[in-house]
Amino acid sequence: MKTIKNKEDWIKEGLELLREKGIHAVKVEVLACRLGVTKGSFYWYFQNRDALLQEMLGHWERVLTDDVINAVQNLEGSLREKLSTILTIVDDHMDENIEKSMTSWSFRDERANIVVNRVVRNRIDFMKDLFIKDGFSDEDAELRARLMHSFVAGDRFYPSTCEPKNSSERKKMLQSFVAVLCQPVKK
Amino acid sequence: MKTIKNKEDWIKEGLELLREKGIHAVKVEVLACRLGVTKGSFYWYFQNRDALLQEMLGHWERVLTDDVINAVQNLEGSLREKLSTILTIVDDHMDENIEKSMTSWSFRDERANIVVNRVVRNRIDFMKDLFIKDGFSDEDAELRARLMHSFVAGDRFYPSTCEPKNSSERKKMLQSFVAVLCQPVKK
DNA sequence: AAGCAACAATACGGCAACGTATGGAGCATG
DNA sequence: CATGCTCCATACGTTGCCGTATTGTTGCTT
Repeated sequence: MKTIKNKEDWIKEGLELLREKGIHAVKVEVLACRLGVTKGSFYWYFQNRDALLQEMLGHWERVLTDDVINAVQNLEGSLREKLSTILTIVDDHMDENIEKSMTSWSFRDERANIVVNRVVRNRIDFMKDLFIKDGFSDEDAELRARLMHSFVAGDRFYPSTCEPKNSSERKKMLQSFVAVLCQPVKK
Repeated sequence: MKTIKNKEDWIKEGLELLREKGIHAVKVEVLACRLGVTKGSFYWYFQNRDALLQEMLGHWERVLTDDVINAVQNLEGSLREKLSTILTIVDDHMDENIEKSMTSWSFRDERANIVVNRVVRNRIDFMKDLFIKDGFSDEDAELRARLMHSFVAGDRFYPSTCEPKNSSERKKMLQSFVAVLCQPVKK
């Protein structure tokens, strides 16, 4: 176990704390304690707390977002199957807490807002492409991709709506959801 | 302009501050300042800050939620028309910031979480009924109501996805959205 | 007029968090 | 060995906020 910390250690621990308790809990003395050092170290790496927050944003956008994209990279099958896979992966493996914390942070902080929106826009565009490749118009693809996103993001924000959890019931629900989304509108 | 404050003045100002800047900004000295008194008054009405927060939750659930329900009470027309009306009303008149702040608060506070989930569940049930009355199965109605809700809630949480704003373009998009939602799934 | 009750001001103690200043400890390098 | 660089500890000043204690003001009641 190394004792010397580098900048990234602080950033990662900052993100971990953000995930657990939200942005207001990211305090330099708390971080120092969790890393087993004192804040003398912190102020060697960062000019102030705000500098850390900024780097956390960068790190999240660069590194953690890639995980999601990689996990969903090689999709096979029909549109329905692809969307279904995405939903399952996101529903199972994605850490919902960091998303909550980031979103919450972005409500009250302009820089966080910009980053989060960029990430969200990327995700939507990713799904939008799937719809377009399947023959939907740009306008229609945009709408459905946004629907898809707001569902994945929103349904988990309100736990009461989140039943059934982790069961085959839930999988079935997600299937139905995809079915509704993939259905072209009859004139 | 009356100078003497009552309990409700504090609660309302607390909610206003919550709306503007989030729960962490709701501080008794700040409130006192905005009300033009000192905190000597605050501690006459409330045992501590936490007591105020609790009452704010109650007030919100009781009063402000009613506004939404009342605004949507007397719906006329087909299912599509009803949903469309709801979307328009919510999209235009509802204060998005208080919703953001409440949701954000509920992420990290158990009591807020309970209240917010109750409110959300009510809204979903309201829409679910509309679907059921239109012939959808319980399961299907649940799904579509949740979709509807997560869209109204979620789409606004991410401003980048929120274009176009306030234009007839947006109304058109909402229309298409309702169309997708009301479409039964083909076997 | 006296007295009580409702509301508010002032002053204080305490704590948590930021940021600074300064002085090491350990290691590398000439 | 001496010097310097990197990383950390300690101590301190400051600010913002909570909550308490005490006293003051206003107005109603008897």
